Order: sequence, then structure tokens, then C-alpha cells
Amino acid sequence: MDQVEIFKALSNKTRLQILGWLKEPELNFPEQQNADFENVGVCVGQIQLKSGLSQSTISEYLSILQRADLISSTRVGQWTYYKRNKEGLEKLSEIINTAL
Amino acid sequence: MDQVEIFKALSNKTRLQILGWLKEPELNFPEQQNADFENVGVCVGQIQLKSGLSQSTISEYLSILQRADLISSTRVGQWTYYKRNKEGLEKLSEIINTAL
DNA sequence: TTGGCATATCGGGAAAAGTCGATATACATT
DNA sequence: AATGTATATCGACTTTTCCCGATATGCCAA
Repeated sequence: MDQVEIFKALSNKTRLQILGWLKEPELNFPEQQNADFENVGVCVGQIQLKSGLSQSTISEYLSILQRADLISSTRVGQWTYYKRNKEGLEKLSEIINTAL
Repeated sequence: MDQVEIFKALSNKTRLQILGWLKEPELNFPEQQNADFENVGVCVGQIQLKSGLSQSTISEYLSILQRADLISSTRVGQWTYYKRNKEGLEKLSEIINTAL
């Protein structure tokens, strides 16, 4: 993954917020019932609702974050759940500490 | 400084390179004579030369990086020297570790 | 004070990103 | 099979970013 693409993914207020929300899902998405936050995460619809942007926009934002390895997804039935990707974020931390 | 602006500043290959070059100026700018890398840094012309982009572009890129607190500048005569801003980079590291 | 550098700023054209509504796909229920 | 729901993709339009050349500014030397 290109470093520039990671930073581009983070260059947007909503995408940064999403990442923040996914850091504490139980706090930010209390309405999601039967949630297995640890293993699957939060579904697109909940994130879209919270963001106030359109469904298509959020779907695209999530795939941008995923391409940057900052989140990962799991499909369960008709839902796609997204969660924080710890490894990707650690790698980002490392980039900043070693390359910049 | 807005977090988004910091990441925007980093969302460009050349700007990332500049930051990398300024991390080890003595290595990346050996041609700069009488250089006080520690205190003042590297002048715009050297950075421009190395980047291959136009003078105006590099001047603007440097001010973008400076606005994001990632570098700082010192004017000496007709030259402006830029250097890495350790504090800003540490703050960025902290943002990633606490907010995302 | 005039001319010459180094850097900054301005104006613009091309490319990319932001964002939407409409449509497609995929799955679940009846 | 038909309908309903969740998400993804497409096409379009607007805004922002990239990057340039031209010009302005600031400083120094003759």
C-alpha cells in the first residue's frame, strides 16, 4: 500500500470521524443490537446514519479506508460490517516514526 | 491546527519526500555548504533542485507543510531555510495513537 | 539606486476528490 | 417467483488539488 494513499484516506473529516467512531463502537453505536463489535464491527447503515451523508458516499468512504488498510470488512447476510484494523494503524504509526 | 489539514499536507508524494529528506539533511543535501542543518535547515533552492518541480510549486508545498506544523522556517538574508519540526510530528503520532 | 538572486504570490488549466441520486447486485422473506 | 432491504457501483456535477509560468517582493552588492 502506497503511503500517499493512506494519508489521502485520512484527509477527510468524515473519514477521520468514522475511524474515531470505530475505535469505540459500543460507545458510538449503542443502537446496534446483537452486536459483535470485536469480531465483525459496525454495519454500513449505522455509520451512514451517524454521518448524515448519503448511502453511496459512505459506502465509497468505507472502501477507501479499507483500501488503505485502516479498516476491514466482514459480510454477514445482507450486511457488511466494518471494524478498525489495528495492524494497519500500527503500520501507519511506524511510517510516521521512521520515515518522517 | 485542524487534523484534516495535517493529513492533507501529507497526501502528496513530493511533500512526503521533502519531509523524508529533511529528516537526514546532511545525507540528502551534501551540496549545501556551510550548512547549519540543526539550527536552520535546508534552503528552498536545494529542495527544489532535488524535487525536480518548479520553484513556485515547491515554495507552496513548503508553506503547506509549515501551516501543518510539520516543518519550520528561518529567513537568513535572501534565503529561507526549512527544517523538520519535531514537536509537530510528535503531535501527529499522538493523534494517531489516541484518536484513530 | 540599479541590477541580480532567492523566495513568495497570483492566475490559470488539467486532474482528482467530494458528493449526490439513480441503478445494480446480493441476500432474505414470503 | 416476487418483493423488500442492505450495500455497491455508476454517471454527473461541483469543489479542491496539482503544478505551471509570470510577476511581485525582499535582500544584497556594485
